[in-house]
Amino acid sequence: MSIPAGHGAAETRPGEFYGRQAHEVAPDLLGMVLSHDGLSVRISEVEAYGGEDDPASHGYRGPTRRNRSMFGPPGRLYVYFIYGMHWCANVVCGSEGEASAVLIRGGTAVCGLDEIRRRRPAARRERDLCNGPGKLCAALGIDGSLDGTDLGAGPVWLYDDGYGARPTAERTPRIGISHGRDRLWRWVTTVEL
DNA sequence: ATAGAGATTGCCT
DNA sequence: GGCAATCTCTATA
Repeated sequence: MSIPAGHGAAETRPGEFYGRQAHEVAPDLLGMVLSHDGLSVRISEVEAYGGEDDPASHGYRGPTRRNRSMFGPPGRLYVYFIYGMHWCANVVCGSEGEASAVLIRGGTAVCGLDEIRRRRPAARRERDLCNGPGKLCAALGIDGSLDGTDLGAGPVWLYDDGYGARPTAERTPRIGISHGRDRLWRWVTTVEL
């Protein structure tokens, strides 16, 4: 596996997830690139989730078979199955043993557009290809088999290509949750990259 | 054992 | 805007 060509000096920095909580890391992920299978998406929407102090988090009640990678080493993927249908991808943060992760909620395709369209037949508009956590995973072909894999070692890569740095972001409550709405832990890119 | 909610999506009216 | 699809986990018995 290798990082797709055409994105400048691709660089992975797994070290920056160690010891940093999800709500600190989350805005930094905006503008970064997530790649798998030769397909790439520039991240435009993220949400942070904590552990025992965050009632909206999968980690709130401790580790289970499903969420165990959320408690594992940072810099890896936490991929979970939701509503019996969809996969969602997170970047594990914090320290091993505690739950902390950033849900990748949306992005724009920057590489492999034709293949991404084939994988997202329901998307009628370009913007509907990856504007949701389940859609983004379907577009990139991310599923449970990739849960726990290292984002600095592939086959799924997270890196800063230098083209999407420091996008302006809007900060809002998280989507689709009924607890913990007081925290403004969702960040959305407000400028087209 | 069973019921209900959930970090969603797409198709229906 | 309503709702079905149908996996994982929690609460209750």
